[in-house]
Amino acid sequence: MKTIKYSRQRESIKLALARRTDHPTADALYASIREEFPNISLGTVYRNLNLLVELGEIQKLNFGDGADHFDSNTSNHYHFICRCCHQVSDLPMLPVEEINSLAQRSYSEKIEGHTTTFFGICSACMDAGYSDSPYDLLLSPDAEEKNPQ
Amino acid sequence: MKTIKYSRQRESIKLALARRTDHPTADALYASIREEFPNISLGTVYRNLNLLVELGEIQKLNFGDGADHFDSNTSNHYHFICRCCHQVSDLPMLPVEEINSLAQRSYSEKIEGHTTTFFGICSACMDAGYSDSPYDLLLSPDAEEKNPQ
DNA sequence: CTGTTAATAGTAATCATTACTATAATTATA
DNA sequence: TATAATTATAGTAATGATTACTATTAACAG
Repeated sequence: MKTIKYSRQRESIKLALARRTDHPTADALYASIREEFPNISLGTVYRNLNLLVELGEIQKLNFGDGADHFDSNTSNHYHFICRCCHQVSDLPMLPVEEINSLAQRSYSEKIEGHTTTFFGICSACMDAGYSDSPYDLLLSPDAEEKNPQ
Repeated sequence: MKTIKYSRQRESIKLALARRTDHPTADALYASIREEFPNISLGTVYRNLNLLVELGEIQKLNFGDGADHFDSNTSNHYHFICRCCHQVSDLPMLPVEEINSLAQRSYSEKIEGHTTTFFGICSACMDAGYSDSPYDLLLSPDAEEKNPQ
């Protein structure tokens, strides 16, 4: 049987993710961890993130922007993503579980849950004037050009 | 100014997508279009799908399974994805727009909309006995092993 | 018709992610 | 504590989805 051995790298990855609230991609996390471990390999970051997901210590999220994001908060919660700068934040609202039974009323296959991502424009992008052509991100995810960060 | 010229390939892509209700990936669509155009290039399929998205004639969807999906129905609607076989279907329920204002009550950034994907298990997978370990797909999208199709 | 422009097929390149492998770190045990 | 067994790592190669590039072909305006 395979056992899991301690590694400083894995601890560092777990801590770095726990410190952040922006749900980084593996690559973004890699960049910040390199400050502590300049030699860490991107493969190590991926391997450990996937291991932590399997262990149920973190969760993987996808917002349709091409890369997986990771969240140290394993509870089921909603997210908000700015369609302009693609910044992700938690949305402090309890999941509306009733929508599952509502959907089940008009659908025969067994519904077990749902994921919802809210989109809009964050105040930074709003202030920067990036408020035109809504729905860029999730209906056609190619809005990288106008990114004020 | 650039104008858009007719192409038989683009028409074929548009028609092939309109005929399907399973929201195929570019590669899956490519496979079916090759029956009519054996020499069509995968790049042509991608280029035209993206063009049609820009023209607002189709929409691009992402369910976190690694590949983009395409839908000839450009209206805002919900989807159901089987966490076992990953088959996607439309969910015949009108979007619950009230959830936007509900979320806005507990969040300061401007919310413009939401995307919701329901997940569960389809009857085919249910019948095949693939009903254990729920939430595989969207919380840790690595459930490919047990795919009955 | 013919010149101009856009679209194509085919191929190479890119990006996110995973796989592979020799070496290093961890941990069990003598 | 030394050593053996096993897991983890760094570095690199490979994969899969997608985009970019380029010479040729097709569409269409004058």
